[in-house]
Amino acid sequence: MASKKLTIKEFAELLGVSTATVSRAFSSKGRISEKTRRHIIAKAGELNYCANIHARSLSSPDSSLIALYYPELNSEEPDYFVAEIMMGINSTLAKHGKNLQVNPLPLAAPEAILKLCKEQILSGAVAGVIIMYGSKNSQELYKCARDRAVPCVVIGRMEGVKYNNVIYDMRHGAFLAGRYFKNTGRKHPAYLRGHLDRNKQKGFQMGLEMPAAQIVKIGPGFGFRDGYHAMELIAEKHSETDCVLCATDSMAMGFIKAALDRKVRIPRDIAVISYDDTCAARYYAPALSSVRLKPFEIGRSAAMILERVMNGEKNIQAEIIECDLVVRESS
Amino acid sequence: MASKKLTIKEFAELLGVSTATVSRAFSSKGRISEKTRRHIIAKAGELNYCANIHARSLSSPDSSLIALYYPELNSEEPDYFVAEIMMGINSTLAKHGKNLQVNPLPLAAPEAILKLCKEQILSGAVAGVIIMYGSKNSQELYKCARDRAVPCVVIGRMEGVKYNNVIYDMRHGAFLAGRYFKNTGRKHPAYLRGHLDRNKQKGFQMGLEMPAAQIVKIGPGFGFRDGYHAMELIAEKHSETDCVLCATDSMAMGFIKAALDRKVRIPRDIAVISYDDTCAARYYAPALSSVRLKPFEIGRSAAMILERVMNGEKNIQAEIIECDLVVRESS
DNA sequence: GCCGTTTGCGAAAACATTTACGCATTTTTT
DNA sequence: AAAAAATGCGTAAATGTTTTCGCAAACGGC
Repeated sequence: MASKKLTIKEFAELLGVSTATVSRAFSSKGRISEKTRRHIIAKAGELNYCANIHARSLSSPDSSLIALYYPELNSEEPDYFVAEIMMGINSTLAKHGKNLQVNPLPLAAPEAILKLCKEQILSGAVAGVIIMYGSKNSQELYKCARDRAVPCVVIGRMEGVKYNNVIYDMRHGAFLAGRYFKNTGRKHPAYLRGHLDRNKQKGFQMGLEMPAAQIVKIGPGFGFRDGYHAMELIAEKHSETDCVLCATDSMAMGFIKAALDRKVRIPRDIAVISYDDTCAARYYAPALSSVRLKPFEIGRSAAMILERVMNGEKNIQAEIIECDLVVRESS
Repeated sequence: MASKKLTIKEFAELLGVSTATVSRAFSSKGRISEKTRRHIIAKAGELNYCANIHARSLSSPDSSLIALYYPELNSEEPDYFVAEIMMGINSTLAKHGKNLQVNPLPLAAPEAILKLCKEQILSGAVAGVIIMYGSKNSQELYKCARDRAVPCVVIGRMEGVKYNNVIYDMRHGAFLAGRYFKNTGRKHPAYLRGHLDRNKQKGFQMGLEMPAAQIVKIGPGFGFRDGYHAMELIAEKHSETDCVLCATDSMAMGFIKAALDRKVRIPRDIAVISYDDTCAARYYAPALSSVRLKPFEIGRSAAMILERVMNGEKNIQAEIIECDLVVRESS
């Protein structure tokens, strides 16, 4: 029984009231008797009336759509870190009746894609945005939102962003990893870097107390496959390597898999520490030692800050997610 | 320089043309000289003019927002299967300039949540929907979309849905797993079921050629943790078990992890086969034998079918994703 | 040059809501 | 019991586009 879509006018006429009354019945502002409200709501359920959202948001532009822009590091393998952040975001947004739109942003996104993203913001399609820092692109989007006063929170360190953001100290995490390797007597470190690696690398080096030149660096790349290949590279060209820091859990899994395939023992021959500590990390075999970034938390914090921004709060202090090192079986 | 938002009227006045002309410049229909079009586009870039999307979609309701509703099996651990499906969907939608909104649907979703989802569809907030079958709820949403003639495609087998869907033969996959276990001489099977298990269970049993009663069944639950606990249960109460079929890769990882923690050897003592074959499966150690469902493909197919439905095609034949068994190290 | 067609563009009518305003009616206050 | 305030609801304006219609002007074929 495909009932045709009713307009408010038709629906109001059917009930013998005015459109204003119908509108009031749903908006819960304006003066209306409890009795008529109930009657209208009931009839609406019965006749399947539902206000046209486009008209509604035209006349009172309070949308509930939140956009997430995240760097797409790899278009073939899913990014577990992002997946968990999304869950954190969504679980919070859902409580406030808001919806999440997800927008991958390739690292080297064509101009056209970036333009579409900007239009989303400029056209008022989204009521708020969450931007995961990933490249210049994300920075442009941030400016775009800022200029149009669209509520916006940033995940990760972005130049010039001081408020309404959640950050984590990648560098410190890397430092902890480096120090751990040093304290456990490792001498030949390798670093499977992602692409935004300055801070991590620096921290790693500081922890190791070793000149940068002595660290084997391999990259870029973030996925399982990249990790797998990296191991092959190391086996061929840097066989003295005895510990590695990986930019993501996925890389570490790929790396370890390749190592095991070659009968390299983990952690005896090579100790591995990764970043992210996604759920998969602790169920991997061997369980991954990982710099714990708490992605779910990050997502939740971001969503909560956004909520506050949308409620008019200004200059909300950065939420700092501290990241410690969880030592498991891989190191 | 937070430029204020221009309306089409203000913008048109600034340029000394009518609103109709401005509109035509962007819509690329209607008669307009190439010269003025270019001029207007240029000025728009300069002044940062962008049409208000709400007004636009009110007068010509062709939105580009697609909603995905998927069962949320676990609100703490991410679902890799869904994550990969999303990637498949998004990679296709992006090519058509469409955006994806993601809506987790808890298995036992409160009425309120379901109502919000329905409103999305009824109010015209989304131009199309993709529904992953998961529970009665998903079925209700399907009806809702159908009644309002909102383009809709279903992933998975849903009662009464014959067209515009993509399906995979879970049962056959389970059959293959069962047969494999039988052929490799396993005698004491266990089945870590998800929640929609009838078909899988039947197939498994057929493959094993064994009465249902002889199969140890544990469930429900889908995540790492569930898999881990299941192993503990088996160790305590069903120690004769020598092969298990898991409803998801995550479960299998949790299961294997628990097994290794107890010095149970995989696959020698217990052979494990899982479902999904997400990226993680082949990088796990031991690499997971898995019923290959090709989640990325599923997502892509669904998006492509939706695209066709939105272009007016009717009764598109179901896309069948065949699912074979990939044998790796865990069995 | 003249008539018929095409082209470019402006005026104004949709599109479906929300909400400010105003007018009865009811309730409260004094 | 009269005045004041509050309540319930309808009328109409406003929201910012797209698009139909119509009117000039330009163009083409003789």
